[in-house]
Amino acid sequence: MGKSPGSDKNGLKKGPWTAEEDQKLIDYIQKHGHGRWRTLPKNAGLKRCGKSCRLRWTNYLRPDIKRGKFSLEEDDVIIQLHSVLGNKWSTIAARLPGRTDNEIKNYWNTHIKKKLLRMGIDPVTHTPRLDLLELSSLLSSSLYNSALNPTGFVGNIGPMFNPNLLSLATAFMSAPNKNMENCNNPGSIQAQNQTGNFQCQNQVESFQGNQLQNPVQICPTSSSSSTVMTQILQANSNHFSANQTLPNLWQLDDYVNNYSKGFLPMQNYGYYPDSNQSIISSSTDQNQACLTENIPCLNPLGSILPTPSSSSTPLNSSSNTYVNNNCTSGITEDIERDSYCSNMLMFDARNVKGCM
DNA sequence: AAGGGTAGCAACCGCCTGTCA
DNA sequence: ATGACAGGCGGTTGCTACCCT
Repeated sequence: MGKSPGSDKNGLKKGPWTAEEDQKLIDYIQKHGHGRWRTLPKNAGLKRCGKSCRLRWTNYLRPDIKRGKFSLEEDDVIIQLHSVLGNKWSTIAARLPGRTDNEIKNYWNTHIKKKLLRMGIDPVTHTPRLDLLELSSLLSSSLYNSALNPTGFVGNIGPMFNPNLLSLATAFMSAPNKNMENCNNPGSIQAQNQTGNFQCQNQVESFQGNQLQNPVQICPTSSSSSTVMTQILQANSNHFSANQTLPNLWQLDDYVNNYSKGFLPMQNYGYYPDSNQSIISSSTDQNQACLTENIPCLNPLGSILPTPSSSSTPLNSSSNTYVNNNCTSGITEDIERDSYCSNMLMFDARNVKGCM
């Protein structure tokens, strides 16, 4: 792994460490301590530069290194510390015993960054992505003005921020190729333009595409993202209008303020659990059962992040439990970690009339 | 089964900062 | 005050393993 094997101009070896080199380094440091790293390799009989020895020791050989997957709690700590400290990996590592800065940096780049992007959050600023906000705003205004929904959203609402739009937009804009995965994931929706059938795979009974004004191709194989988004929103607007229910849209200012204070209402991603405002709860009992049985936990960070008391969404409502119950129902950690995107699609699938 | 694509991560690179003479 | 050196840090590279077609 790592760099290709070889030697530099001084005859010092580069590339992956061998077990023999590791043992030499361990033996030397256990006997003498590392002392000056520059002189260590010579004293230890290693043809490595001191810097390489230091990195090998601190990132891999140190006895207190904690191996294995990061826990959800560690995820939370990393995200919160990163929101305050930025890319100060060593400072963040100091708060996570046994984890190295390099390990945290790699984990951030390969896991958490993607997770935040999928959630529509800029991993650098920890605020909603501006490009997606623009799209969300554009699409929202289009939705409000839709002839299909003349009364549902207009009025004194003002510019709103719907995290579901943002999430969905993220799914299409930030990682378009990934969406093919989502289409194949359990819980995702799969539209088939050719047949007109529109299915919510595994999660709910299938329903016919003719219940939509426009059959939708969720998987963006050929149509543009914005077209897909518009169609999804139109599908949603049909539902909202039919139920005369104002969706619990999320005020951007509240979001930014809460998030900047560490109050990220993660529980809102993908679901509106409040019975008075919920899209989900306006469905039939039968479909409630469907949701109860099939919705994976969407709140892997909620265990640490506090619930915003001032949120426009009453997160502590009793109807919230059907989501949380599933957090402990045998779903693997990996699925919890990585299910954001598919869950976001699930949300929209359920919003569509006939899927409920 | 094979080939291509991608994710994960160990290791390197180069810059920055602190220390000391 | 300043220059050299050591160590620290964040970003990047590239190999391996795994997944998908």
